[in-house]
Amino acid sequence: MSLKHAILAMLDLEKGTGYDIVKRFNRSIGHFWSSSHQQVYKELHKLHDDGLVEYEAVEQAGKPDKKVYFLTDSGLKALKAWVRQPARAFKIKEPLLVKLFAGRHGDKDELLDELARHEKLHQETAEQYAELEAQMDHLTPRQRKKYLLPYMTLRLGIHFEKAWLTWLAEVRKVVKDELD
Amino acid sequence: MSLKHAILAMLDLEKGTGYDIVKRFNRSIGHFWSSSHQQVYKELHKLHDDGLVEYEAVEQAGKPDKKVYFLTDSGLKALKAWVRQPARAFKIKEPLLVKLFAGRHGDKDELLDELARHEKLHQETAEQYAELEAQMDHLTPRQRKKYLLPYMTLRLGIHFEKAWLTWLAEVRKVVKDELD
DNA sequence: AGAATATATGCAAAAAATTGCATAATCAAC
DNA sequence: GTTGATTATGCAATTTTTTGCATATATTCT
Repeated sequence: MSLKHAILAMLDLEKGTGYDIVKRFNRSIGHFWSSSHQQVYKELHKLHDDGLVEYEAVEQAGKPDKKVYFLTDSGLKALKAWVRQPARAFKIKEPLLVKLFAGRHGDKDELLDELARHEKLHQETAEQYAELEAQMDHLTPRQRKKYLLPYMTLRLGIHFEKAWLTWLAEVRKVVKDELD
Repeated sequence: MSLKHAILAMLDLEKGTGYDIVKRFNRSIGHFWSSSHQQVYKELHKLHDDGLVEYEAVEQAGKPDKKVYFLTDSGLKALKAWVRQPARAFKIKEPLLVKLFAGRHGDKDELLDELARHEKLHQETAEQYAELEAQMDHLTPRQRKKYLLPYMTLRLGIHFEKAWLTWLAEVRKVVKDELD
């Protein structure tokens, strides 16, 4: 039940449209949470019904009109209350690892291809994170303070991508050398 | 739509009851996939209806009767077919990071407590993984071959836990020194 | 003695997520 | 000039997950 809080946290940092939120989830520092636009829009409606967010309709020439959402007082209050509760354990759902469990039934070369594919993806993500980290240098002291903790989530992403790449190299070697 | 395949992969390595599967998901090398017993039992019924698994009812004195599930031919076939398809991208859902996003609204000491709590959890997990890794030494060559790829999933778990612990120390320091 | 934990399975309701479909206008590429 | 990507929002159906409840026995802890 945390998409709700993820959205509140995003809007707390920066107001924005549903579209914006999805972008932040998918690219950039939203590497720790993902969601589809359908879900986000649905949740925004619900948050609005509950009075936790409000929006300003902005007409745009050329593009569809948009709703710029922001937190209400009770939204901020709800976010604060949630922050005070202990976070529940995370859950990993990683299909690649499930596949590796059953990997002996696959073709060795196909497995290597798949590993290469993931290696490329994680390399790209790592580069993206490095760029984002570099951008932190251009912030004003005030902004840097605001984004200090969000920046730390980016740091976890960086550590994770490193772990992925180390591991993928390890697996590649093992599959090459020890699997028949 | 991968709980199905996670279960098939588990049963492919070792037949077992629903209870067993949940245990393997929660503790041990099942660190890459988690599920509740309710889900697993439900999915097992479905897999049975679809003819992908079969079971042998085992009466037990003292304990409830159990159903030892195993893969059917078509279950193995389905697993093999799935292994050949590219794995979809994983999704992280990590409430602690969402919380960190909104962390500036919380109390500094409460945040440090929360971090300490997670540090302890990850330390425990890391120790658990180390033990499991040590157990690999006692396998016969044949078993080692069978468990080679599952072992590699354990390796990712080990890399991840290291990343977590490094990061948690980093965050702790930042929160202590730079947050007011 | 009573409480908690482990074994073992399951139903039912509610919430959340996925998948498919739908619209609508720009802009860039081919 | 049409195809595809980007911006922007949403409904509906289905699938998946979570949460709460339920049962039953053995063992271990306090």
